[in-house]
Amino acid sequence: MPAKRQPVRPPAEHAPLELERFLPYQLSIVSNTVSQAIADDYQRRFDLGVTEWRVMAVLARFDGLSAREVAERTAMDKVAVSRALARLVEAGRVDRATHDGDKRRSVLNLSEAGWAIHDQVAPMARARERELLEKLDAEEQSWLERILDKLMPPESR
Amino acid sequence: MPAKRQPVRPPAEHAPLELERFLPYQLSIVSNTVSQAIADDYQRRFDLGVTEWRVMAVLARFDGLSAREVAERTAMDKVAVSRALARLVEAGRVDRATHDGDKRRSVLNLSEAGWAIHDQVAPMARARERELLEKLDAEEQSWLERILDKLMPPESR
DNA sequence: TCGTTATAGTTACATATGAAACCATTTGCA
DNA sequence: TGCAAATGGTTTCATATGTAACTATAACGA
Repeated sequence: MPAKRQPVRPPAEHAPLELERFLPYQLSIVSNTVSQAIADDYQRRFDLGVTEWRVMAVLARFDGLSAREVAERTAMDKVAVSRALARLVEAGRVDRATHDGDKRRSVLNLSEAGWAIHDQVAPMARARERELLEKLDAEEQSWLERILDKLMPPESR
Repeated sequence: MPAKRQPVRPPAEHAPLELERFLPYQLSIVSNTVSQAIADDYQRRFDLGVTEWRVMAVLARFDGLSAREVAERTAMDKVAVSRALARLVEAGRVDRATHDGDKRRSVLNLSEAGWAIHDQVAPMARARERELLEKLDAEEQSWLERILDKLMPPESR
């Protein structure tokens, strides 16, 4: 019989996680804080949810997307998009037509009213982003840009 | 393969937001992707939610906290903490006593069973963090650390 | 010491979210 | 063709989450 070793592993020294230095946790805090700050700006004022705003933002850039394409570009799932669109169309902020030659697809565009909202919200969002970036110096800003670019899952780029 | 759609609006007119280069959006995507990946590891296996895991993580570091103190250290609100604790106590993963001299406060600790779970989950979480960091070189890693530290709201540090 | 105010924690309600089932249409291919 | 499989989108249902109201206890001040 081979030399008996002692139950070598002293019960894994509980090594607790230090949340405040744990990257995923930090990301989550920073992200939620920032998103909430922005949302507070328009949520109440325009009765517009975060998901709805995201949908509007992509429709501002791309004409005639289908719901699936919106989902891709917002990294939201199709159910969330479907619901956001239902509200946006209902509120007259998005026009929805049916695709010629494929009756399953919708063809989406911001309406006049949608553009009017967009043109108010977009600058507010940008202003908040600027506030966030002001906490960093120029060098840190450019590193952050580079780093996030690397960390973004490819399908969201 | 359909041709990629190009932006069609003259930015001068409506200045649409480019989500994929919008910092708060990027943060949200990266954060959700990472958190989800970690949660997938333990969620099903231990029937443990993200909020519950966070509570366990702080109780692993600090003995006898009150619910309010847990809330502070997890950046969760007290309702979320209350609910997480209800499940954890019910599952026998956390022991809850009443504070001597202040009957409003609870005194919380991980139970044996709680520690057993903690000791399995913590290494998994760390491994995922490592995977994330591996996408960055050493220099980027240290910048990220520095940057997040600056962006964290002070009360979460 | 009493009454007001503050604090710890839970409960209730309304809304948000995700997974899976579902319907309609289109595609692939025997 | 005709029919199974795939796709776009919506609905359903079960949970999760946030806000406000509520209970119990403690602290404060006249």
